[in-house]
Amino acid sequence: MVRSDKTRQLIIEKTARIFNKKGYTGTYLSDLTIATGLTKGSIYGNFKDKNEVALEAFKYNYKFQTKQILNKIEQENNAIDKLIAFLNHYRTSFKPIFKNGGCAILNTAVDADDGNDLLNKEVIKTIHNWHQKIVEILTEGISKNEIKKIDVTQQSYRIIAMIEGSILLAKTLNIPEILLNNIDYLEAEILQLKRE
Amino acid sequence: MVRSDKTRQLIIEKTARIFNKKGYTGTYLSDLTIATGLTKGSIYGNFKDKNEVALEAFKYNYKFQTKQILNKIEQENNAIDKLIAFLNHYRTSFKPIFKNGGCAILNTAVDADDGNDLLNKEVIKTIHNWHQKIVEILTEGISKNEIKKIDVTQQSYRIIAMIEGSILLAKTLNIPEILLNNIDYLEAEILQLKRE
DNA sequence: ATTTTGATATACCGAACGGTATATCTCGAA
DNA sequence: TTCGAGATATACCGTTCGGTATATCAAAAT
Repeated sequence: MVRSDKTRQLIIEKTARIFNKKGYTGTYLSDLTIATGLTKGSIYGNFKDKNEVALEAFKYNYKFQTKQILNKIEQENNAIDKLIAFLNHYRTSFKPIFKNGGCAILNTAVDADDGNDLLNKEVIKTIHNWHQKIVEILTEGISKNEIKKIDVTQQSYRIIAMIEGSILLAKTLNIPEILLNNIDYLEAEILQLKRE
Repeated sequence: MVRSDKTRQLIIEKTARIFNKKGYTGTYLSDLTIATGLTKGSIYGNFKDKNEVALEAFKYNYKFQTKQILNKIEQENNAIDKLIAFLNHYRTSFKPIFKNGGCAILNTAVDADDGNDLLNKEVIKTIHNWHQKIVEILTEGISKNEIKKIDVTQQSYRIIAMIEGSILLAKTLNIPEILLNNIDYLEAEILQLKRE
């Protein structure tokens, strides 16, 4: 990794949490220089503008989560277990997620729905990918006769909506149990999809 | 209504949507003067600072929704119908809600979770009130033997989480059906609470 | 050891930020 | 109709914003 790439990566890693917590307009260049220990000159030597830093920071934030989730999912080999592995991720990882400012998708979706096109498109793409992944798992489960025939699109959106809404409530009210209880409920719902 | 109160009200009404869309730091005083047609002097004659305008704008936004919901609920006289009336509100009103920037509670919760204490406390209070209202309906329904005994706190949080998460997805992806389908699902869930 | 090249720091820019002291206006009371 | 008080507008403040041209520095190539 050449010097510039290392600096670029450092900037992304050190500022990702700030963008997630304070949003795009709420994060100032001064926040970036303080967090990185670099100067504006250096940051602008590695990025076109603030928007590009924000975009990469968002990608970093969700990839960090995605990697962990996909790892856990790949280790299972039937649809139900894959989905539960996915839920388990939130059971075990909600603390660091909350510490870093909450779910990046949730935060960025709300933050970027006015005018910030690049960021907004990236969020939409990310949600679609997430949804698609769950759809795949469910579809495969159906074709292998592991689970009942259901509307996989609706079911997938419902799972995501429940998780995001629960993260919002749990974090805002500082009651993690809201998230944990709702995940329990989702798990029960998923187990009921099992073909007898 | 004296002149000052009218101006104050005008400022709140004209800027509420902007704060909901762009957030606190994303909304500038210039936005406020343009939207109201007033000058900074006039705005600061009626409000202590930008934060006070944002706070009142948020109150206005959620009261606007709350009033309509409570009206519909009061017209029903059993728990199940009250809850369904509440769901129906979102079925019929999601379009204007989306047009105004989405759910004010969702937006402000995300926006104000860093440092903006006044706004954050108001959001928390509002969610608690909302939750409490659903708890009341469920509790009354149980005591009147209309519905089964359940954990009313958990059930209430789950309903709210599902609605908020669905609004987020439906608005971000521009797919209203996500909200409508998830409301259908919630309705079915509520009907299953009925005591046979 | 010297040069070259690419990365970082410095110093600056105009614009816009939130906020305020003061002047002007508007309108009801006298 | 005049006057006084309260509301709005004007003109300004210091600060910080995002961004950039240029200088300095570090490290690899010669």
